[in-house]
Amino acid sequence: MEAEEHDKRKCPTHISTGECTKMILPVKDALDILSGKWKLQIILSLSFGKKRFKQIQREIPGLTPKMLSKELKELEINGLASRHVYDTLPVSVEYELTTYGKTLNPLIGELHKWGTKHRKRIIAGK
Amino acid sequence: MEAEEHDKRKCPTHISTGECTKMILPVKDALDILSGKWKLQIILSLSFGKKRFKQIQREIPGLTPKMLSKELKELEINGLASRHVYDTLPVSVEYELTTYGKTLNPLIGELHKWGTKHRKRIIAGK
DNA sequence: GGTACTGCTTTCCTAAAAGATACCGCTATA
DNA sequence: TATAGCGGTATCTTTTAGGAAAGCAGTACC
Repeated sequence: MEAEEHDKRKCPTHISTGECTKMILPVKDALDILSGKWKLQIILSLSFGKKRFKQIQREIPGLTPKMLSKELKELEINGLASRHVYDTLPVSVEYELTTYGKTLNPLIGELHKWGTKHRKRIIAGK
Repeated sequence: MEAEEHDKRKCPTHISTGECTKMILPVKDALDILSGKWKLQIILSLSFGKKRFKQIQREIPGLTPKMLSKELKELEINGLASRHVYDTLPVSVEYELTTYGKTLNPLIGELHKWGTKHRKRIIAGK
């Protein structure tokens, strides 16, 4: 009963190799920033609101502090997340998505949706 | 002037670590299948219609036959793409997305959209 | 005084991803 | 006969990602 979603992208027969490559380039750019095992998981976690270091680590099973710290730095460099230090003692640090980082919301929304269906499929025995 | 997109996911303050982890798991599952430098690019290419091996390779800059062949096998194993051999001489082979593979369309649509905006931002000088 | 929590960094190491290059059988084309 | 295209495979090397374990300064808890 699912209606085939109407796709605004061009039809295969009308698209040349060169044009197709042009479509692929932005995807490559996105992947460059989002690749790796952890980045999207971290972004998802932050999409629920600001979080502290250990809190993120606790939420993502298997994530080591080294990886988390590395990934957070990269997210900061790319303008997707920001880091705030509060001078409590000992210091507390919070991370949150920037406005730009939040523009990833529809993307991770889809990722989560697809992942959920996929998970069901796997569990159902593939 | 952009309206903040209404997000159906739960609000940060109502969500516990355990619940957040639950949200992350399906994302992890999806990433397991879609990870790597090439897979999503290949899927995008195939989302425009069936393609032959060399054609895909030509469309994706930097993609070596070894990588392409490896990734296509994985896509096949995971039920996202299918391979069809025609007994022309020499044989011609076509790849296409399965029905299941096509369910990734909204996801790569978002990826492409975001990538396009991101690319502009980069080119604009960040 | 011992343990634990926070927010990391450092070092060391392995496994996996990816790239370079060459090659194969087959055919069509020049 | 040589060259180019097709659909890959095989081998080798480099690069990167990622994990394990320890440590550290500071506080707070018992």
